[in-house]
Formats: sequence, C-alpha cells, structure tokens
Amino acid sequence: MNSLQIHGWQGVHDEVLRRIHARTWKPGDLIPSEADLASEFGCARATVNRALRALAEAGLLDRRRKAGTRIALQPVAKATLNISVVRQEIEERGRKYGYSLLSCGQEAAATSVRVSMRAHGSEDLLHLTAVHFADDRPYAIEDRWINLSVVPDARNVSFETVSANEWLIRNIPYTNGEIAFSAAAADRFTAETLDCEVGSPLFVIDRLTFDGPKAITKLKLIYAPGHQLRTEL
Amino acid sequence: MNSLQIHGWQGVHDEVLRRIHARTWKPGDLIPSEADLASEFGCARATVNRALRALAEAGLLDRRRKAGTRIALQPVAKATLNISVVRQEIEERGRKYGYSLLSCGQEAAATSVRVSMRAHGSEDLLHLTAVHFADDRPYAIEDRWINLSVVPDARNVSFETVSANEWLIRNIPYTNGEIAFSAAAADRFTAETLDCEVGSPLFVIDRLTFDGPKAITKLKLIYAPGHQLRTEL
DNA sequence: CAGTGGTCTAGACCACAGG
DNA sequence: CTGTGGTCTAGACCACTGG
Repeated sequence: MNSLQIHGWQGVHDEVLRRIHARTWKPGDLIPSEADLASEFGCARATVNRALRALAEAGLLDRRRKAGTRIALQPVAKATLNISVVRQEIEERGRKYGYSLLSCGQEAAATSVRVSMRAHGSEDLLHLTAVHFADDRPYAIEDRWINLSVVPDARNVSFETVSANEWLIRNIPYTNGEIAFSAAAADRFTAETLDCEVGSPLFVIDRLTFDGPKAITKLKLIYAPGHQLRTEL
Repeated sequence: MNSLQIHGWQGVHDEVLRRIHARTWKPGDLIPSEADLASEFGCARATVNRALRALAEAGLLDRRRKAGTRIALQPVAKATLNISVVRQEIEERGRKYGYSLLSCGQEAAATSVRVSMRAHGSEDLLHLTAVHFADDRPYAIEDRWINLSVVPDARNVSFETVSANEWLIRNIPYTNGEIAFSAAAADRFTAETLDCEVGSPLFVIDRLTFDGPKAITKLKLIYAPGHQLRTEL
C-alpha cells in the first residue's frame, strides 16, 4: 500500500511539494480542486486551502477562481532579505560594532535629493554622514537625509552616539518605501573613509521610506570592498 | 461614536496596522489576545488569527504562545525580490530581448567551483557563458556551471537559442539554494563584452541551486554598468 | 498549572470568471 | 450558469511556555 500519513496543513504542503518535485504534476498542469484533495487526504478543505495558499505565496502555484490551481510555469524565486539595523548585521557575524558620526546639520539639499523625497519647498532637511565599523575596520558609510517637517523630534537627537539608522527604526514607523541595490566606484572621500583604493567597486544600498505620502528619510549605504548580501532561496 | 466597519481579516489587519502607526500600541507593547480582539471586532477568533499571522510574517508583530502578541521592537524590513528569468526582466521594462551564446562545453572546473558545488570527484560539469541583450545593447553576462550528473538531459540541449537560465528554470525544479549580491570591477574580457571601461563597478548576482544535497547549477550574472535591482518595502 | 497562540473541522456563503 | 477558490464561523483540541 502506498498511503502515507499526512499531518496537518504542513503535511499537505509537503506532499504537494513532493509531487511537484517528483514531476507527478508538471509545470502548467491543473491539479485537483481543494475539495478533491481534502477527501483524498482525509482532511477539511480549509486545511488544504492553507497548504495551497502557502505554496502559491511561495510562487510555486498559480491559483484562480473557477480556473483552478496550476503548477507555476516558471517558479519565481522569491528572495526575502531581512534588512536590519547595521549594528545587528555586524554583531550577528560575531564582530565588534563601532560607530562614528562624521557630519550632521541642516543643509540646502541638491535638487535631486529634494525631488526624490518629494520635498517641494520649505521643508527642512537634516543631512548627516557617519561610518559603521566592524572590529574597528570601516564597514559602511551612511549618508542620510531626514525630513524634519515629518520627524521634528530628530532636531533634539544627537546622532553622535546613536546612529540615525537605529534611532529612526525604533521611533518612526513607516508605511512603505523602496530599496535599490547597485554597484558604484569609490570616489576620493569614500576611498579615504573606507580605507580602500579610489575606483574600487563598492556595493551600495539606497533606501527611501515614507509615512503615507510624506518622505521620512533617504539613505545611501556604501559598503566597504568585498561586501556581499546573501540569503537563502 | 467611533466604531468603524471592520470587514474580514483584511479589515482587522488594517485596523491593527493603523493602531501601530498611530502609536496606540507602541513597540514592545503587549496587545490583547486573539479572543479579546475577536470580541472587540465582533468576528471569529480565526479571523483575527489570520490577520495577526499576516502581520507577524511581515515582521511587525512578535507572537509566542502564552506570552501573547507584542509589537516588534525593530520592524525587520523584509524586501522580497522576485528573481525571474533575465528575458522577463528585460521584457517587463518594455525593451527588446536578445541572447547570444559565447561558449559551451565540458571543462575541468576550478577547485573553487567544485567545492562550492560539492562536486567531489568524477561529476561532469558543463560550463557555458552567454550574453543577454536589451535593445541590442549588452545587458548582462551569464557564466554558468551545470552538474551533468544531476541534469543529464542538459547534454542534449543546444543552448544557442534557449538560454540555460530559461531552460533550467522550466525543466529542473530545485529544492533550495542561495543567492548573493555584490559589486565587482570589470576585467578585460567583461569590459569588452559589456562594452564598458576596464575597472567599471558592476553589479553581480551569484546563485547556487540544489536538488536536495546535490548542486544543480552555479551561476554568476554580471550586469552592465548602472544596473539597479529595485523593490518595494 | 493555566493562558495563549496554533490548528483542525464541518458547514456555509460569497466573489469571481470560465464556458 | 456553475465550479472554483476565498473567506467566515463556532466550536474544539492541542502544544507550548510563562509564572
């Protein structure tokens, strides 16, 4: 006999996954309805639903009302990156964290900055730069603009001991944002700060976060040479 | 009166989210139990559960049995990147896709390659390089190793018209893998192929996928200068 | 031990879209 | 129109873990 024990929605999840990998169901195939699977597995439809929903969220199934559930033609790999505080990032690797503020003050922002932050007119912007260290070696440069009209409290914070990175994430919730990864060459200032050659290829993260329609902060993180952002699939 | 309509689990989800942003519940706070919220919102506990589970998966809540549900101290931003086929990536931006195979053949792999692919001995590895074009301009270089002992069918495929990228994702399911993003300088060959200066900072993606314990393929994608990988938060 | 989240169930109604 | 997934419900039992 060939009936194996299916335990809960994870059991259904695993069994369906097994059939996908075993090519019992191939990409594009229509699989049985929730009701049919429920009776096959001897469980409630809600249990099957939970399992199939998880697989659909993972990109392995395409589900549509009335059309049924199909095996995804091209399983979209979803890499979920945990963007945390730089300090955590460093400490999780068992290294000593250090931080140093380079500059901090209200500045007239370049047009490109104002545009991306939707700062149309009189908003006051706070500009600050800092360096994060790992084991006393420069790890990343933080270059940040904060919209003081959205975060007035930032005026009263000294970012000399607490990084803006950390203060903001703990105190200012955001509703949405965007993030971009790219590569850039080290300019002279960056090279000196990160202790590397001018022109070195550096991994860069740009982040922009909003509270509804209002931009909270714009951040550029420039990592020291050799940095990798890794994750499981 | 101040009772607003809560519709379904999304309604609960949105209302809880609103209270987090409104700082009704601050980071670290314990929020009412599912049962309490269910009676407050006038719905079943399962509905509240669904909403809170979604928020927990999003990193906004910390939930533990008996301990209850707390607002996350540091909302971990989870950036989910959709790693798709290069062709889609290009066509979604409304540009014309092109592809050209540069080389393809069995080769003795460098030790570093064999190690990362767990190819301990006699496994045959297929090495191929190709270029992806967008609007006839070089977009990215694909440098790939395929484990023929895991994917014997690859011997019979000509990757001259179909990119390995596409063929593999359509035909070989994987169970897990890892992905890494970094920056690298263009060497001479890369610079010529991508039509840029030697030493240009380039965005690089390294991917390694497995079928259980066996490595299927190892891929390096080197993007032309200026490439950004973007996503919403 | 007792309270909380985690899950399952049987049944129901609804929304959507294929035929 | 009808089959499918999407969701809600009321109730139940369980698993974990804090006090």
